[in-house]
Amino acid sequence: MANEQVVAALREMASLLELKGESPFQVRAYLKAADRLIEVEDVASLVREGRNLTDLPGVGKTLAEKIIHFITTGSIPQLEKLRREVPAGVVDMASLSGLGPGRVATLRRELGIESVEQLEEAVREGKVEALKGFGVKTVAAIAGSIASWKKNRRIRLHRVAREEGEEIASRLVEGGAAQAAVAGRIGRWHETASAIDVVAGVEGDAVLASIVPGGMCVEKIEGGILFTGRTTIPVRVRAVRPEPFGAALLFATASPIHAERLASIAAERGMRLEKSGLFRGDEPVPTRDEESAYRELGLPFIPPELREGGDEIDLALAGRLPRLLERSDLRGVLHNHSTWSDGKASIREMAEHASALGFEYIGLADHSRTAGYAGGLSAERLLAQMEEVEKLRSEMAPFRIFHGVESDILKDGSLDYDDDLLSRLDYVVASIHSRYGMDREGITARLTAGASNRRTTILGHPSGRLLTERDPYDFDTGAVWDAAAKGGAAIELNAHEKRLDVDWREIPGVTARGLKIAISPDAHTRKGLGEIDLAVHIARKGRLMARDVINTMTGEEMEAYLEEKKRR
DNA sequence: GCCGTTTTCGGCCCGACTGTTTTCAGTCG
Ligand SMILES: [Zn+2]
Repeated sequence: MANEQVVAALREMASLLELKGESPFQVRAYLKAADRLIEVEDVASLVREGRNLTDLPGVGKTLAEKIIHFITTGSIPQLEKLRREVPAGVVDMASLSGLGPGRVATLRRELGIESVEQLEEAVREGKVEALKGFGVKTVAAIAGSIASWKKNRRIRLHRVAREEGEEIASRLVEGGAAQAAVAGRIGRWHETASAIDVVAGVEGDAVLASIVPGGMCVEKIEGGILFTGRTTIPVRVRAVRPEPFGAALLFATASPIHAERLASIAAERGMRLEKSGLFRGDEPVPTRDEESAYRELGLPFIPPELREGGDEIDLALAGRLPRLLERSDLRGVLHNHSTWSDGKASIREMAEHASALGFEYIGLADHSRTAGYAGGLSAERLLAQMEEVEKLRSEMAPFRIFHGVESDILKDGSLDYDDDLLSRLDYVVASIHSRYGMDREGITARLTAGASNRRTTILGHPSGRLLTERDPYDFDTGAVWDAAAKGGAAIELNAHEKRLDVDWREIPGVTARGLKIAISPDAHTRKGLGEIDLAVHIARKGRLMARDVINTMTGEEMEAYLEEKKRR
């Protein structure tokens, strides 16, 4: 039993209790316990050792019993009961922006609505607007949320889709395939996907049937099968002969334009590149992997991240492919949280873990004043934190701790502390955390002001998107990058799997202005500090090289860089 | 549901904003 499952169960109970209208304090107790468990190494082993879970702050007699029951039996009776009482459709409704527990309760009580579909119909029929407390604007906002929910429900986060793709690939290999791998958008490291593609190199296609979950209906497609996966998005599995597997995988991972271009290069060389691989006449050209497939086409290996159909093939032909950033280039991480705001680990724990991960430095940027819900720091607390960091610094040298803050960019574009206080910090991450329904002009002005503030070192998660949940703000990206360039701020590539923000499609526009990127985990836990691999792939999609990224600097260089920025 | 204690209940993280209000409830972050 993994910790994540226990945490997920407690959080699910919290949200179901909230939707049932239970006391907010009870709801918070579940969330607090879940938060506490995140930072415990392994709850299951604590239970096995007979340790008392109530020793953990936030876990009392009741929750300890539930946790033990869950770990030993895999379920919690009360959770099962709550799931029956609160239909999944109601949970979906509460996920719509503009709808919270209060309005969902009213909709259920007054109109008997228990799903987004029913809600959509009621909105259309004008029943919702007739309710007390639901005016024209509220209903319009709900309608908008329903539309974006319908769009998002067909999309999965990269990790979710990749996990299922890799599970399928390994089952194919267990079933006798010579090789199998994830292809498609996930294969070329898109941040989300609406389908999962897997290619297998295998004689015959008998193995395909073995990987379909029981009772699932399967559709036959060219060279393979299509079915609905565990994550409820379509899964396409293609079987190709083992010899040309590398070329088939390459073809399936490339964007249509990249694939087409490769196909015409193959044709020029008297070969044929298609879904099933590379052929000369009827004979497959042996390509063990993608690299050998490229070699047969007279090209160097083009990393999957670049296979978008831009000018990557021209660059490859000219021998001018960029030397892309690698995970090992990153020598430190800025923008992390601690228990001083909403982080789950202390400054010391975070710093020690960063050091253990091989980083030379950590940047601490807890939430600011206005983010009260997230334990945002008052000016006094920020100063007190400064002292604590100072003490830890001498202890941990030569490992470096940089003291910053993640300052909200307020509605008027100003930062959350006075200039004097900000000037005493090593650096500032400036970010927006509340939209206030501002329009393009308003949000652009706000971001521009935040980005160009002389104290801003990094513009945090600039688009505000939450993949599969919230669209980015509509803003004039060019104007914002220009503003950042003026003040010498870097742009963040936030590594949170739902953010991956700035969008990689925007990165060329950022680097073209001479701006740097900071790849930040935005970690709230020790484990989170290391969760930046996907962001590195995303950075590579934006063709970032080590020199474009500030946290490839050594600790010494970073110290000088931040000093220099402050003097500007 | 947890915690602490002034020992068994009462307090527990909040401030800004919006829309529908005519004095405030609900949402957001
Ligand atoms: Zn943030």
